[in-house]
Amino acid sequence: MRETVNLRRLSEVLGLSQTTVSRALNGFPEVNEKTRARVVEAAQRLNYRPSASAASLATGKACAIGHVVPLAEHMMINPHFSDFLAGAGEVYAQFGYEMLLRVVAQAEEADVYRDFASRSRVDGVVVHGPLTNDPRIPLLKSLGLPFVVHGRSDDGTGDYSWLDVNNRRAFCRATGFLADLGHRRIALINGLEAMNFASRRRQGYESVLADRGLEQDPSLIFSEDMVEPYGHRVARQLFSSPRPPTAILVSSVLPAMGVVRALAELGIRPGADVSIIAFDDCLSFLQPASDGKARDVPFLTAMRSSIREAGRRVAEMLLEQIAAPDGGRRHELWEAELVIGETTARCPVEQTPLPAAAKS
Amino acid sequence: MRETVNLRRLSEVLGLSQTTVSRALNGFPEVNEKTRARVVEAAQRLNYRPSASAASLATGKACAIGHVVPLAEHMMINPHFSDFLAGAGEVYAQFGYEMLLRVVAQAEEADVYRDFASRSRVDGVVVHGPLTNDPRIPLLKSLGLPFVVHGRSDDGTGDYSWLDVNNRRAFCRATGFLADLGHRRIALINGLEAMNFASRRRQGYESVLADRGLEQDPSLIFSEDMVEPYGHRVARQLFSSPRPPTAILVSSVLPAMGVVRALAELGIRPGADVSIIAFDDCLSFLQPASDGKARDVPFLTAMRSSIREAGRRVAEMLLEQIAAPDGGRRHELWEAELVIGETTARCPVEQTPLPAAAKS
DNA sequence: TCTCCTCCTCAAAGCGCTTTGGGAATATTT
DNA sequence: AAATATTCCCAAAGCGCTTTGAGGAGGAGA
Repeated sequence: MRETVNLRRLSEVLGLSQTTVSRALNGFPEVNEKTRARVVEAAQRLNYRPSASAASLATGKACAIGHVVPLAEHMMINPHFSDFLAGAGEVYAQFGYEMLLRVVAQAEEADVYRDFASRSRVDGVVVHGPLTNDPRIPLLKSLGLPFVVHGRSDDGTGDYSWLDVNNRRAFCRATGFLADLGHRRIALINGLEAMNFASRRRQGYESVLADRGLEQDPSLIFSEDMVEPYGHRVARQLFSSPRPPTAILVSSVLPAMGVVRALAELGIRPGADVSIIAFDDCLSFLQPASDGKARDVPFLTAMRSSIREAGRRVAEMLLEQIAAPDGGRRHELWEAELVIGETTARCPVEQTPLPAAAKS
Repeated sequence: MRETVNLRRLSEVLGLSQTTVSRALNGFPEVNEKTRARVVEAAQRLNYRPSASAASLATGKACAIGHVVPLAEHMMINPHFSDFLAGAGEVYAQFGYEMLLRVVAQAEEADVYRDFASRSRVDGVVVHGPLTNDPRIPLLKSLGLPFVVHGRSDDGTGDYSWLDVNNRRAFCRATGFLADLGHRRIALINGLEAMNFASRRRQGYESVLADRGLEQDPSLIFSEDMVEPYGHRVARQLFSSPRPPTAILVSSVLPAMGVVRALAELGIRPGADVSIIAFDDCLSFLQPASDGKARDVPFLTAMRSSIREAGRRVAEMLLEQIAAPDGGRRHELWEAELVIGETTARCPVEQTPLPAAAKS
């Protein structure tokens, strides 16, 4: 319980003014290197560290970034979050920034931003899970609070910084890949389509179906929060219907696990009887330990893009923007890898004249 | 981009002194109710909110709680975290506290606490994943930083506040339940046993085996980070061995999902061919949507205790302790529910004279 | 009318830091 | 040796809030 030593005390001990001590510690050129060394040594010895609130009061910088964790419907907390935060957090730690989290119901999110801005709690925020035409963007602009969007709220031409995965392209490629394998009935287990990324994914899927003249069956499309039981329920429903799909696109590995579980219950073999491709955010708790051994073939065929890496990069972009407010907007569009695993194969019933195929 | 209005400006507008305005807003009794109403109205209208750093500089309270997110081996971020944080975050939001997250390698955790303390960044911290004889506890005591431990670092007699689940009892009950069903070879897929909770779980498991005179086979016990691929790998290993277990205890639903996936691959039916009980922290992304419909029988038989609820309660305990530093230590030991699902059944090979059974 | 109480309000002193605008040494040039 | 440039350091003024220690109005009692 040693008492905390402040700048005044430290400068008294050293026989220097507070100015000089402050400058010495903050690397200003006006101070003799010898003096600086002496100051640094004493600071270390006495365990002096500037008070966070005093420093930010004086500088006007909070040295903190705000993240609002929106509780989705049913108060669910999105599991993809923790990995994004882990990535962003690494960057903040590296640059001496603090990460500040608010867990609130979606409706209160605007209040939080107003609070952040007027109390100057943070120097910037990250916008998660943007909707199409998300109201948070004009709000943050009007508050003058720097921000970077993880995802996009429109076609990307709006005046704000963002980092996004090319979701449309990823789902185009995956759908095309399944079609190439002979699949004609492909289901889409999507996220909530109010989310911009989910509607992009659907566009990609539908555009390929249209291009190839494949039947578009609305009963094969689902849109909900991406959790495990969702995939389970939908898969059971699909495979108890008269015309089940031969392939499934899933918006996240979590519902994909539910799908796999349902198939196991029904005695349907993934890969052999039905093909599955999921979007894989590289959630850390699903990563096989990579202890030097060569990686074997992954279980799930997946479109893959690390959400944690995205967190890192978004944080960097935000810090850059805070450092250079007039540096213009930043945009990054990442392509997802298509990684072939064991859950995709040629359509086994390709030759069977299905009712849909009979038409052509 | 309206400019931020501060106390001086507000008091000028009102024609009052800063003191009166501050007192009016902070609910002091010395100010006329009429005046207070006028002040509150103006504050609202001008969108005045006290600067966070100025307030905490003046009061000495940071109004923030620190959480250190330790990156486990392989930089994995523990997925049980987000739910705990969601719970804690709700309480902080309610009491006007900020949640402050630091993502660092395990080795740097002590530095973070020192930083928190000497820069008075936070008023208290939550200690996650305590080891047996965890060095963080004496450190935090010596720093004079209030804290609550989620879990225990010893038998609970140490001088610190904690909230824990009765892990020993839970695993006793689960093991006993399996034994009652006739299982004789029960595997334990545990978490890292440096973690206090994991060693407690093992104790519970082993004590029941001993009490019932069941064989204790070290090759049935595993201890690693609780991720999905871990369960998958171990299950494959177990069921390719000459004497596989007939039941498995799993420390978390994540490896349990891996186990289920492996069994599906091997054509072994959970519940019918092998029984599984997992510890279920009620992770939100695995919860079936409870939209009014009656819940059906859960898939996994599980020891259940909501980690999110624990987050809420730990946060409350910490805030209480900060408010009344001399209020003594708080301890809570929660019992987990044992919820019967579809993955447990009578041991199918109970009567078969296994080599082990032959001895008796 | 004068005094004494309440009740309400205020000026000013910090909280611990950064930063401005010099000023006293010391070194360099004329 | 005087004048100028350089180097190093300092006093003091905020940053925006809370809080202490008084003081001014207004009403009650004498």
